[in-house]
Amino acid sequence: MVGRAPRFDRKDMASAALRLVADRGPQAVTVAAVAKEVGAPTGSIYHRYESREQLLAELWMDVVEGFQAGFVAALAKADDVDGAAGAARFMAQWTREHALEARLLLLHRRQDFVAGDWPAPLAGRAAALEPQLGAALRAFARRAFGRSDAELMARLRYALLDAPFGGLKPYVQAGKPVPRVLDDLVEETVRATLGDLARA
Amino acid sequence: MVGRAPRFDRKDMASAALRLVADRGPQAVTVAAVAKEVGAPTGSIYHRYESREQLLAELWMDVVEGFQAGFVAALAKADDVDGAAGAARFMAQWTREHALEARLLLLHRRQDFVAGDWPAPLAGRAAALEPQLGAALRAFARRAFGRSDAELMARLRYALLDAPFGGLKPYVQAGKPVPRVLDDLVEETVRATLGDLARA
DNA sequence: GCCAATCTAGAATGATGATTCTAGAATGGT
DNA sequence: ACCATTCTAGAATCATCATTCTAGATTGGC
Repeated sequence: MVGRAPRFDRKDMASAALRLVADRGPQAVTVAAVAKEVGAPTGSIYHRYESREQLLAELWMDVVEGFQAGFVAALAKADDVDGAAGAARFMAQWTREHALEARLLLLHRRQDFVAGDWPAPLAGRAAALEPQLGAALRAFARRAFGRSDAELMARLRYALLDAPFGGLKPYVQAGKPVPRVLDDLVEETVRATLGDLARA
Repeated sequence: MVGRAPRFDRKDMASAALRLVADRGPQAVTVAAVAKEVGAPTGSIYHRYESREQLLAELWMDVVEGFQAGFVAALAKADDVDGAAGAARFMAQWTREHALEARLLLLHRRQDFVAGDWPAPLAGRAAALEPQLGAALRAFARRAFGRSDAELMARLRYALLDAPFGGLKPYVQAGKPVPRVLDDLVEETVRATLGDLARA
C-alpha cells in the first residue's frame, strides 16, 4: 500500500455523524462539526466523501438498511398472527439495542438527509428499499391469510410498522428507556387488527 | 388609527409560512421566501415579527394549540372506552379537515420550529401545553377506569395519540387521503389496549 | 535516495440567508 | 398644511457553512 497512512477513515466520520444526528439532529451535521468530532481538518472529510450530502445519505442508508434487514428477516420466519406479533416486537427490541440509530430513524425524516435525488452510488440501494419491504409484507400476507389486497396491506403496515413507530417515538425522543408495556401494546395491536382476518 | 394603512399583516405572513412548511418543510421558511409568498419586502416581515424564530414558534404554537384544544374537548366528553374511541378518531378526522396543519404537526418536529428556549411571549402558552394534555388524560382515566397509574397513562397515550399519529403519518407524508380503514384500525387499537381494563 | 500516490492541514472562496438600516410613502388628528 | 406615527421598499451587513485550493507530510516500491 503506497502513500501516507490514513489517520481518519469513513467509519470514524460516519459514526461521528451518527452521534451528532442522535443528539442534535441532522442539521447539526456540518462538515466542520464532523471534522471537529473526529479531530480532523475539514479538508479530510472531503478526501473521503464527495460532499456533505453524500455523507448524510450514506449514513441514512446504512441505518435504514440495517433496520429493514432485521425486520424483513423477522417477518420471513412468520406465517401467522403469532409470527406477526414477533415481527412487530422486533422494532421495540431493535430500538433498545440501537439507541443512536433509533434516534436517527424515528426522530428524523429522510428528506433531512437526502434533499433531492439520491447521490448516484446510492441510487440502486435506495430504489431497492421499498420494494423489498413491500415484497416481504406481501409474502407474509399470502402465507398467513391467503390474500394481499390493499386493505390487508394497509392493516399490516399499520400494525407492524406505523403503530409501533408511533408508540416508540415519544420514549426515543425523550431519551427514556422503552418500557415493557410497549411490547404488550404493540402485540395487542397486532392481534386486534389482524386477528380476525385469520378466520375470515 | 393614525399611520399608513398596512398592506400585510401577521395573518398573511403566518399563513404563507404554513403553506411553505406544508410543502417544503420548516427549513424552507426563510424570511425571503415568506416575503416573496406574501408579496412584501423582507423588511416588512421584521415589522411584524421580532425574528424568523418568533414567526416559526408562533406558527407551531397556533397549530398545536388548535389540535390539542379539539382533542381535549373530544376527550372531555368521554367517560368510557367508546368515548375514548371517539377521541382517538378525532385525530384522523382533524387530519382530513386540516391538511396543511396536519403536515406541520405530523411531519415535523417542534425543534425544527423552536430551537432552544421559547421566545418570551410564548413561554406561558408553551408551558401550559403538556400539563393541559396530561390533565385531560388523567381525568379521563379516573372517570373511565377509576385509576391513573403510570401503566394506564402509557396505554392511553399510545392508544389515543401515538398509535393514531403513527398510522396517519404515511398518508400525510405521501399527500394521500387518509383511508377509512385507518379509522377502524385506530378504534380497534383503543378497544384492544383499553378494553380489558374496564373490567379489571 | 527518489518518486508517485495518498493523506493531513488549514486557509481562501462563495453562497445563502437572517438581520439591520436608510428612504420614502400614506394616514388622520390638529 | 403640518406632524408624529405606522408602514412599505429594498439595499447593505454579517454570520454561517459547504466547498475548493495550496502546502506539506508520509509511505513503500524502485
